[in-house]
Amino acid sequence: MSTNRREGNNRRQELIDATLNCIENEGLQGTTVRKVADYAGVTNGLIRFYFSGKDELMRAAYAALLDQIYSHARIAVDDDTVKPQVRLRNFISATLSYPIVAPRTVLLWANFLPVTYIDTEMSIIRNEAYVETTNILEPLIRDSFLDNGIALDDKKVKNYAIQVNAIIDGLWIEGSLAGNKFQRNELVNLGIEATAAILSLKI
Amino acid sequence: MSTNRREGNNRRQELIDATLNCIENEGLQGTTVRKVADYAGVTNGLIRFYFSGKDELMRAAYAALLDQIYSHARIAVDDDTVKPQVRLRNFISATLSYPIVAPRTVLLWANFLPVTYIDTEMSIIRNEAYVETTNILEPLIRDSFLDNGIALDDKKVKNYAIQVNAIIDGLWIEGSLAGNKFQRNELVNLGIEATAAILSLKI
DNA sequence: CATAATTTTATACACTTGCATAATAATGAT
DNA sequence: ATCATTATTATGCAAGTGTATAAAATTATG
Repeated sequence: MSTNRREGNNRRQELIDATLNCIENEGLQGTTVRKVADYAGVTNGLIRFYFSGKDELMRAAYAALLDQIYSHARIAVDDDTVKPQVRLRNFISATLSYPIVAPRTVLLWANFLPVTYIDTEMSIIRNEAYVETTNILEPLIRDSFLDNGIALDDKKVKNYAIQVNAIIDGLWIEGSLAGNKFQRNELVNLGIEATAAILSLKI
Repeated sequence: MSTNRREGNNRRQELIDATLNCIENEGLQGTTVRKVADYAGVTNGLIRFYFSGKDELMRAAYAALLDQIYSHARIAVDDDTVKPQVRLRNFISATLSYPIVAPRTVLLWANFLPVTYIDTEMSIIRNEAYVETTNILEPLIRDSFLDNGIALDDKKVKNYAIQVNAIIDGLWIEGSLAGNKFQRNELVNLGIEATAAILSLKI
């Protein structure tokens, strides 16, 4: 029988992608090593050549998902040559745009979330990758107020961060799962408006 | 061997509860008919006496979960002898309190969410039970403004509802998964404050 | 081009899964 | 008490599961 080898060795990444595609389409229950192999266009035995077993494959897939999500969110914040208000707006804009806003992303997140409460290794992966969103938001919020000559106490900053984080998460889920409900920049605008209202601050 | 029959016939409900408990603790993957039977303290064969199969059991469990969630949310809104602002506050308060705010509730919700995008029957159950939260929020928001002598156009009402819905969902998830991060009424207060800010309305 | 190393397939195995069915126990009716 | 009905267990089966392993195909190396 003809094999399926491709130039370069990206099999490992292909198998990870196939895993995420399989989970997206078939759910955790429908994700077997054989189906993942089908998605990748190889036979199931190959998985054990690149991974010690299904568990390691799933962990690698979860880590890859988190990396995809957070890399987009981080880029928006990392440019600290601009005012904190702008960075805050960029963060909201990035988090409420494709590819973070997408059915696939939310579905994968929802599939993995319960696993991180059952499998210790998965929870470690999450905790390591998790850029505590509040840890991003708190300095941005504090500095945005400082830029307006207002010094907030820590408790106030924390509470604002929780609220802003909540509105972003809520809009993320709503926008991701609601088919074509939202126009191009509608979701971003709703997020920025709500954040400005919560902070009583022009951003 | 001794059997396990109990007075009254609540086996069906017991099996549904056992299913939710099993999903909560073991995840969808770990939820087999045998494990559910263990959780219920019966043998696996009994499940097929009350349900046509595992699929029907899972659907019944999902319907039960949605019913539990929405019954609490609805009660808070149904008292239309009070001002819309109060009903809105009651709705937020109920949605951001136990038992809706609880790790179990969010974990169960997350487990089922992807299934509703794979299994048509599950999506029907969700759509039937789903009290479109926006359909609750929109009239409450419209009437709250009317009570202040302000008539909002439909688009504005819709956008407000989306934002309020988002902050509630976001706080729900954050509060449910964040261990002991929040004091007794802290989450409710954060939700009401944020909503008031978004609407620029005292509620 | 021959041979070693790497990558991929093919196959088999032990175990789990959902489901079926017969046997058993408990309850209700007369 | 006897018998029919309902509820529960016990057991088995076919299909699917993750994993192991050997064979085959491909690539790299001299």
